[in-house]
Amino acid sequence: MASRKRSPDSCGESSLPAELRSIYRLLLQAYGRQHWWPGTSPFEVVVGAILTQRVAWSNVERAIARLKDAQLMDPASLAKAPLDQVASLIRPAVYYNAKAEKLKAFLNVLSERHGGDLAHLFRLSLPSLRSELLSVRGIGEETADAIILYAAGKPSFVVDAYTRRILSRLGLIDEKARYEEIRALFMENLRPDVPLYNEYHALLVRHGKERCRPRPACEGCPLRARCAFPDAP
DNA sequence: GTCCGGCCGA
DNA sequence: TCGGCTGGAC
Repeated sequence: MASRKRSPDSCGESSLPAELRSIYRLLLQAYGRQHWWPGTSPFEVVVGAILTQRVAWSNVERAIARLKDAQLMDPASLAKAPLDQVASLIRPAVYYNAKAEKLKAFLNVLSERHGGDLAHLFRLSLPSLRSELLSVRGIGEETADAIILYAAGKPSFVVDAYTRRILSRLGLIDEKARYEEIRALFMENLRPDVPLYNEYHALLVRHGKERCRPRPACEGCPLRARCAFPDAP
């Protein structure tokens, strides 16, 4: 398929920063605020970020509720709990054995390098925090950025499959663009603003779930006027 | 049957 | 780049 990527310097086109802000406004207008992250404590956000990998959030909610019921929603308690107990509690979150290992891997780093204190970890600078998180087996780029933004409250833009699909259909990136390229598109064209990054990612998820699906519902789409996709089926 | 707020190792 | 992980909602 031919690339839909627009020429960055084509005439009459608004600048990228203006384009990204405009998309944000349209999404916010269409869907309203999303109130992310739906977790209470920073630790719960970390747990949710790992559990939600490739899984519907409704499943994650069940898993989190089970951890809370078992009084394990804090680093010290969860670190002490046997692996198979954790796995069985988070079963609704799918890939439960793998994810129990991931939680343990994170807790090991937290314990060994930060005295088990999340606030100590989050005191690192954004780049240091990011590489620290990426050093944990089971935490990749998206999960790391979600933790940085929604748990640590630092401005790292979160990119996911929805973001990639929506931006490629809009013609702003190639559909095979790498994670870092997409993240840079936002971070080099928007001010490092935590509430903005928070809401923007949440809105993209909402839009991708509800409308810009694999088979998109373009009729009445709030972004249709600036999208390169509607001329296809 | 499809679709989920990915990541790792081969 | 591709298969494995592997439950629940619609």
